[in-house]
Amino acid sequence: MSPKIVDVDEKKKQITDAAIRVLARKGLKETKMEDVAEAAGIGKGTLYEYFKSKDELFLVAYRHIMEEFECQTDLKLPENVTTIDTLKAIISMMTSMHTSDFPLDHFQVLTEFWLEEVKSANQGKKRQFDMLATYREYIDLVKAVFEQGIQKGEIRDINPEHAATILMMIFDGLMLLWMLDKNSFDFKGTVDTFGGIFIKGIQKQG
Amino acid sequence: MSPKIVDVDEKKKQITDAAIRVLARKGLKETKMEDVAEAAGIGKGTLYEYFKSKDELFLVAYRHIMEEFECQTDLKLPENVTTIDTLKAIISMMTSMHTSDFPLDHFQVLTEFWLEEVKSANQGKKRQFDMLATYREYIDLVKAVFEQGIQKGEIRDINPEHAATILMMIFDGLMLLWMLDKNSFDFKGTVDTFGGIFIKGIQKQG
Amino acid sequence: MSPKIVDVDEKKKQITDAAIRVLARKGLKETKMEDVAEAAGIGKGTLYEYFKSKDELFLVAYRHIMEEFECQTDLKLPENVTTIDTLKAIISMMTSMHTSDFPLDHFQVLTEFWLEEVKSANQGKKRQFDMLATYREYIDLVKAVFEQGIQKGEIRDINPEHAATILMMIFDGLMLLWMLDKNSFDFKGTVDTFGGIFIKGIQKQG
Amino acid sequence: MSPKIVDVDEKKKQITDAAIRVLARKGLKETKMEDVAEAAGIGKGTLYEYFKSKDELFLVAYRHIMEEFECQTDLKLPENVTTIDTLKAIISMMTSMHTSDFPLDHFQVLTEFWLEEVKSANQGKKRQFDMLATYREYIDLVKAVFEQGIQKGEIRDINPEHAATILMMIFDGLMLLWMLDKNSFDFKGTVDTFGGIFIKGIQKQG
DNA sequence: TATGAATGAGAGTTCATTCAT
DNA sequence: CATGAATGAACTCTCATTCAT
Repeated sequence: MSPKIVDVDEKKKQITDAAIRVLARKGLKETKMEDVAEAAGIGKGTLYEYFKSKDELFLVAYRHIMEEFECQTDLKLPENVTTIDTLKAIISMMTSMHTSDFPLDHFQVLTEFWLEEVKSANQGKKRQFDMLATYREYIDLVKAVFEQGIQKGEIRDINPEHAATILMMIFDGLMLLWMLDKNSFDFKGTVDTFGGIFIKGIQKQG
Repeated sequence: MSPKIVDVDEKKKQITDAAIRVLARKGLKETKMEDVAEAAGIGKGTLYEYFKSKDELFLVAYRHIMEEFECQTDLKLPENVTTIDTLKAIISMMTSMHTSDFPLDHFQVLTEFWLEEVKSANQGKKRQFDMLATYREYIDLVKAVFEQGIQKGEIRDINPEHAATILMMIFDGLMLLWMLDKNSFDFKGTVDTFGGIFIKGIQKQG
Repeated sequence: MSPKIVDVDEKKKQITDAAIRVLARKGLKETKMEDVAEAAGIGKGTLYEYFKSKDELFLVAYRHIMEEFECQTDLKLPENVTTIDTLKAIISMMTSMHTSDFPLDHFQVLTEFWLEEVKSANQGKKRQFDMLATYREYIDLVKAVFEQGIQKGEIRDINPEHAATILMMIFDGLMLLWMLDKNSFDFKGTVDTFGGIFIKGIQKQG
Repeated sequence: MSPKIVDVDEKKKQITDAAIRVLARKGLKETKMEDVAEAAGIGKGTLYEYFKSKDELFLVAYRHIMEEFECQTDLKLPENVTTIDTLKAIISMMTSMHTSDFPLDHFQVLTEFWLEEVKSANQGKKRQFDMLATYREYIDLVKAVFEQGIQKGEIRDINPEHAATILMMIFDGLMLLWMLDKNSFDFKGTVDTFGGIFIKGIQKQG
């Protein structure tokens, strides 16, 4: 009656993981379904038992990385502390993320997806991934910190939206640079320097 | 030497320009040699008279964009002014670049090349483009400004290398975000806010 | 002999019925083994317990339809009536068949099998279905009617083989046209008109 | 300047002819693009220089056969003759068509296209070929002959639409049977017998 | 020199069939 | 027996590159 029992979700995860591995190594364009199949240790046709198409597989891979990423960055903002301390925590998280278990290769994959999205945006195509929504989420979170800090009079009256954007984007920028030059670029040091400057830059009276 | 050589260079430029136009519209992956030929108003086979391969053509296209970009950003740092003023000039240049004649589409192309480079770096391949060198050049330039400022006692004693890197990368980060969300993202406002915070963050006594 | 054998036949029938249902809906080319399995409410692999291959299953399906069809057309030619009356009975049977319980979809399936056969014939392949034999059977039956009629002097001295063939083929031709244009084609009317002309055409003295 | 000059239409025709040859031999389902390419003596990719897709190629092949067919059947109805003579001419054309230069293989191809159409009709899909229109055209032409004959009192008052349909469909039916049994089926004889019966069947007073 | 017709390796995808459970 | 997960050959179609003209 019951033949081989397969945990479909487990298998999907296996395939997705294999896909991410290949994507990290070969990039979006150069990753062939056959490569993924081989990496997953299965036949080419089997992929299509679990995913309708290359696009679907890659979309799931993207979501998978995002979830993983979001786990890492689960912003548990400390309560009952000063705004400055909260921002310090956020900035130090950047470093910890960079040195954490989150595979750095995955950033590269994420970046490629992102670029694909940028291209779609540019060509007026329907976007596959709602990266903007993800950004907004983070930015809104950080923005609230600034808003409270301003309200409480703990920091200068800067534009909270802009400040939050800057905080997010400096991380992206540095990640990209690091990808290009893993050997000699001092990620942690640069983040620390940034933190010092930024904190000082928003403090009330210096 | 002979007029022919001029012709060849002229033709190469025509083709490169066409390639960039198509690249900006279609992206790296979706740009076919045929598209480029059509855009250049020549035959498909003629491309191969001037460029050995797609890769070579795209490499030249990349270099072409970089030159164009470098013209725009030709950092004519003002002399005999305070470090702070110099930095203000650099930051305001970011906005001007964003609104300048440098076609914004080309940033996208540049970004794609960059990613290609990142991927190459990751795979241990020979890098096609020497982006890192370009970055270094800019960073060294800005770094010198910080070093002088520190030496003169005009700004705090921060790590000049890091500070320069931050300045470069915030621009990249914001450009990327802007590409993703051209409509609602306030590029200039964010840069201005950043400038305010950054300047204050490096000033001697706040 | 053993109850199992009955089970097997029963199951085969179930599968065959399911196959015909799918064939009627999707056509020969578009019917997948998986569709048949699903329609039969069994697993894909189970099909191969009962049929060696897709071809074998379809062959059995064809035979099944033919049997069903033959039941419908079981030419119980009336005895002790005039040849003309017999022919009228045959012609009216065409209409009744068209409006009878014999699922009209099955004609389509039959037609597809037929074409497959024509193709096989053309390629010198071994024919899968013995359609010609079936035709012969019917034609011989009808031919005998004409022969008797001629012998008895009730109808003109026409070629009985040809006349029988015409009678069979007009039905096929009209069925095909009807399939192409179910909405506006008047099957019964056309058959009736044909009957009138044909009967008059073979009568002794008009 | 001008490279190889190719008559696109001529080449298209060559490919279409090759396609029809293969279609006649292998059938709609079994004809692969590679087969067609081989038959045309060109590379697989070249097909796509002239036809966007398999469907398009096959559609053109169909139209090509139809044109060829229509040339053959160009009903030049004789003028100033009796209706009976006209009908005799039509019927004798059936035989001449069958023995004419019109490649009989092409009927098979046509029939397959037709069946595809029937299937499309059945599944409510958009029809690719407008076969019904072609039939209508012929039927209307023949119908007019009957109408005039009835008006002039030369033939019995039968339903002209039905009579025309019968005339067309008997040809189709016999062609199909002939395809199934090229060796022993007497096409011409059967048509002649039909002619005799039909003419007598519609005559005024027999 | 300029061309574009021709190409074929290789991409994504399908599906009849197998076989471990 | 029954199953459906796994498979890979084979399909349609793409496109960088070649080469006869």
